[in-house]
Amino acid sequence: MGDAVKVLLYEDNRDLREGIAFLLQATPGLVLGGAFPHVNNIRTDLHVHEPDVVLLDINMPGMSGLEALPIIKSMYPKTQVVMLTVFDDDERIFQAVRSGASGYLLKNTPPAEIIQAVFDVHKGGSPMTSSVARRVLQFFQQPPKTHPADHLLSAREQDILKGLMKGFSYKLIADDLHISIDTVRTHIRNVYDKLQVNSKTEAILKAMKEGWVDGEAGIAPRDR
Amino acid sequence: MGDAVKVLLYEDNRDLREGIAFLLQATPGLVLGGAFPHVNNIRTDLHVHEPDVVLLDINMPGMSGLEALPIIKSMYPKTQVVMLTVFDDDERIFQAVRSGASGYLLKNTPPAEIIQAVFDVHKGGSPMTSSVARRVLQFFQQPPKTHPADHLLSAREQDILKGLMKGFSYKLIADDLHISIDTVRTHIRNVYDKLQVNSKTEAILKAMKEGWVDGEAGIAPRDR
DNA sequence: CCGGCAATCGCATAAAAGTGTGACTTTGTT
DNA sequence: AACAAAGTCACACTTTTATGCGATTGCCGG
Repeated sequence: MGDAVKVLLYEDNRDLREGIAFLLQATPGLVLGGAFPHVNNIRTDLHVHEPDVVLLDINMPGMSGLEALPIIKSMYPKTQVVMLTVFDDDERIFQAVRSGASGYLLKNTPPAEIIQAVFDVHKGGSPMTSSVARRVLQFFQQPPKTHPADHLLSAREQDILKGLMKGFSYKLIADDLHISIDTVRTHIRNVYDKLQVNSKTEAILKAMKEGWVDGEAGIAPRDR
Repeated sequence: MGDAVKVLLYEDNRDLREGIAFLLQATPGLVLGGAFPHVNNIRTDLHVHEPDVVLLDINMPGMSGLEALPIIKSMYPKTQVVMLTVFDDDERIFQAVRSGASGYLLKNTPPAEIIQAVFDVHKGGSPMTSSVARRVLQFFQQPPKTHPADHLLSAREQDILKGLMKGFSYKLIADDLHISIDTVRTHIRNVYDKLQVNSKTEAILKAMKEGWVDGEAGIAPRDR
């Protein structure tokens, strides 16, 4: 990783492609493996060039960049992909991010910054147009906590609810809190009443929806 | 919001503070309300200056920037806050983001970019140092690992599970899918088996954790 | 001092969920 | 043709949940 950064560019617009290609080519420290108008031969391209960084447009004839992305990341997980597109809607941004994109630039990004982005991404950064970054941040910003539940449920009732949300049975909750199972029943009865539900499941779903989640707020938890 | 952008700067390091303050001051379109070495009078400062943008260091004597942030956002939700710090650990980044920070720059950011960030954030962007952005992206990037659940559960089993996740009772699910309640039992039995759980709640929690979440689930009343 | 509320516990009963076992049909694969 | 997997349905039986109707004990504010 001390050598030149090998780059592939996918962009269907000819002018833009050639413009960026020229810049990449002319930049010391970068090697342009190829600049293609479509991503249909992505597997071959990857095998031939084994790029460090891929600049990937989303809207291209044939296979889209979003479809190609998972292929790239599954074949060469270490290859860094920067989306380079005109779309800044949540749907596409998140699909790209989830699929492993490391950068997301809008096409109005100045050429110099695109070049910079290639270096950035190659050394472990994630260059993003600031408007895109905003979308991403908003996604797990704790929404203006409108905790209607905050003073709706008493402290003890919240304890019980948390128990439910951990998948505990009445017995386990009773055990955990050192109270009788009948007490647990009573509390749950009251919780259901206040929450306007009538089953464990509904209570849990509502509790989560209502921002009650005692884990990371509003973020889709993932593991492995 | 047609005029100059009012900025407050909090930074305990004198040289840095004065350096940035000078730049902010000298930039057309920006008005520096004040540059403070600590955030202890944050409430007063806000009332006096009503800034559009706050540049906020994290490590300061007295109250930290992370403590001040929620105060700022609760008093003036529309005020944009850019963290300006040396810390790039996950913990601090996420605390800041959750609390409503709109930008996050490391202190090695070139002064010109800091200035640019102020404009960026004011017009709705989220300027971030690319290494910070990477941390954020990684957080909800689905690891290349193929979902084990993907082909673990059959199509029908997934239907049933989705039913559970919507808070449906067996009867409702049966109804919904036009099958008998015993069939639902059978499927659920198999789902529990494959998911290694033994209750509705656990199944739902696991399903959500495992990345299955089909988003908003309408909480439907029960049929009793 | 009283009334209300949170928290505790008990008993009883009906409804729902969980489990064991077995079976028939369709569809697709070997 | 034989087989496996998926989907369908049926009983029967145990556990958990959900709910109705009490009751007792503190504690707080008027």
